[in-house]
Amino acid sequence: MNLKELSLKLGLSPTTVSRALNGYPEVNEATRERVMAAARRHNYHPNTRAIRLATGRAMAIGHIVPVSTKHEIVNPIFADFIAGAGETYTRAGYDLLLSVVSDQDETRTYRSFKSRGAVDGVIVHAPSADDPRIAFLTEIGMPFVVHGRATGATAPYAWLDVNNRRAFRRATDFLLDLGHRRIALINGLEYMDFAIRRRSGYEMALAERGLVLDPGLMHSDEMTESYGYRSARNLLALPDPPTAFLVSSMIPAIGVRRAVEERGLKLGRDISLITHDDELSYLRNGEDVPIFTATRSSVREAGRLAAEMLLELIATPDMTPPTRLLEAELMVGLSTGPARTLP
Amino acid sequence: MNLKELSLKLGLSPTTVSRALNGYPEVNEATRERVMAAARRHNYHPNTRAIRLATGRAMAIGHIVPVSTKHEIVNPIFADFIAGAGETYTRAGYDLLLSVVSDQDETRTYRSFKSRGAVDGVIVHAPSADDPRIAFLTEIGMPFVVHGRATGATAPYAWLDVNNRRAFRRATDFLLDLGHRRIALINGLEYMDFAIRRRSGYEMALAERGLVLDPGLMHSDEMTESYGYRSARNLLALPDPPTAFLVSSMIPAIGVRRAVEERGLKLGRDISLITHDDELSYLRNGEDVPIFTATRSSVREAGRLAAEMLLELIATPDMTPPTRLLEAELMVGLSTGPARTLP
DNA sequence: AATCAATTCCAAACCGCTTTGGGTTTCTCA
DNA sequence: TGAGAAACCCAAAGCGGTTTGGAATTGATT
Repeated sequence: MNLKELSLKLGLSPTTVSRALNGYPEVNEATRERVMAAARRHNYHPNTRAIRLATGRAMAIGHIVPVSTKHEIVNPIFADFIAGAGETYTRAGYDLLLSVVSDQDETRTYRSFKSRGAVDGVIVHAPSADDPRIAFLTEIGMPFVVHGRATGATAPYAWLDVNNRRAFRRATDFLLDLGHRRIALINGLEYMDFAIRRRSGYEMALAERGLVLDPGLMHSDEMTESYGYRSARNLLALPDPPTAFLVSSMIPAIGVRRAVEERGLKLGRDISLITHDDELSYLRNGEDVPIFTATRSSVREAGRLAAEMLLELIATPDMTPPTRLLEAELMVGLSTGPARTLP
Repeated sequence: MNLKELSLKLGLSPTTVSRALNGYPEVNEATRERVMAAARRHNYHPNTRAIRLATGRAMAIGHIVPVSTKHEIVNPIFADFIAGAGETYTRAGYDLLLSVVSDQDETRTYRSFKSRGAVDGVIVHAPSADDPRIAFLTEIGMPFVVHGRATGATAPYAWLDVNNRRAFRRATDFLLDLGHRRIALINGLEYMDFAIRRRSGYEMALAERGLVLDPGLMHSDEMTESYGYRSARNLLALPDPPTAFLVSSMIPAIGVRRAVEERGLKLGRDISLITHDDELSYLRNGEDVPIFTATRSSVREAGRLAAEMLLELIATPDMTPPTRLLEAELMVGLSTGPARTLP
């Protein structure tokens, strides 16, 4: 059932039927009703391909999942972020186009999105400092919203981020208040912008109390469980081990816990741990009382909001790029306590 | 730059240019070269929307991420499965359309995919027993491959699955051989087909040794960390607690470990645990020696293979539906040992 | 040299919708 | 009653490709 057939059945022109269905004013309300009813009855849905060609809009948003050829990691954060964004798209009648490409092909994919007219905009994931994608997308005129920020960008651009620096500064302060002085930082890859900001928050808090940084306590890598475990095991084996850990995600935090318990120590009593918690749906931080003390910010909600910002930007191309900074809550759980010197 | 402009520049008709680029034989090789070179030089990419309308093919595959309104869980397996499938699509020039819909809207989404002509085929995730989607998709003539199987389907359909029954039977046998008699099963939701098969494997192994099932040892729920923790904590508090756990995924297994250690027990010594391991990229089961003894099967590889099957099915519509059964390896790790009676 | 086949290219139709630019009716008001 | 405005509807021209059905040219064959 297509437009022509439907209009034939109704004894109207395709023009009128199209207008009736799309809510244009130049059609009689009675006629509109009749058309609507017929469309429903015959289960008519306009062909997406034709709409897209005719309007020049793709009615789709692109997300690129970069798969690093080095470590082959699929960021577990994506699933929830995309679920959030997807809810927004579905509501607005947009499709979500997911492209899995090796990281060095990313700009090629953006270019192809553009020249093929496959999407109306994109979300940029996991920005690094001075991320080249921002200038590139601006240049080719592709609307975008960055999930995170990219220190070093000159021109304004649209972004949505968590206040990572403040969150980690507060978390560090909290540990310092508990008497901890040797605090390890188990961070993400430090070319990532979020990791840079978190480290900066950590450093600021220490500096404020006149403490010197110990580079030996600062680790940085892809945020897997194994990484958390390995880091913590090595750190706990030091002659002067840390009494607290500040961790960038629940997943390495679980690895840290494994190392701590393997050593016969107990979190919250012998060792303190604060992690960032993205509220991943399958990895809730406990049910009533949080397992880990955590800086908390829902990545799913971030996805919803970023998608809304992008759709708005597409609808109003020459608006000033919207930005939004979310604050993370500091939730006290069972993994922190006063500093104790280890036996 | 579009086809008409390019053909004008070349002094050829759009027909010839199109044919040259698409490898049709009725064009001079010299001309083809010339066209190819010009296309590259002017960075010409045919407009996807126009191709889709003209050919009637969507050049896209749909994946539906059902978000249960009850528990709001995003299956963490998706991320890796989709990454695998996405690799195949990218290589074949297909797009991946992701739709996030609440579970009761799923068939509506399939219908809309069909009538809008948005995709050429779909992957069906997480089938339940007698999954209605299979009959439905067959009826509307939408090519599909099921990731998993649906006991109870009558007509043949395309699927790719892990031999869950055999895997869990072997795992149970392994525990029995170690002397365990009270083995808890921490399963996924039991309307899911994979969970039914795993349970069946577990039951078969017990029955074979003449052991009676204890329903009190069998839990079933959405596979989150909290669920694993809660189940294990309750089970370990029983007067006659299990000495071993058989778990459906790494994520609840981590919860089980938390409960075990909280009780001051040690995995592999006091309590044995075998989990299924999907080889999630961010949650590797240890680096050299597996943390958990596990039945292992890469879900990412499954994604790659399922996508290949689907593309094949789309290219050859009246082939008999392909099927593929993957065997899981049983990897011995540090979480299993001979049965010990607890103090 | 005439004939037939193969090669090479093109004009025009088509995919299914939106949108422009009128053309009729009907209504309003002097 | 006639003019102008408003309301309602339509034919036709896109959107940017692919594909059909020739036409013109070249080559091979007798």
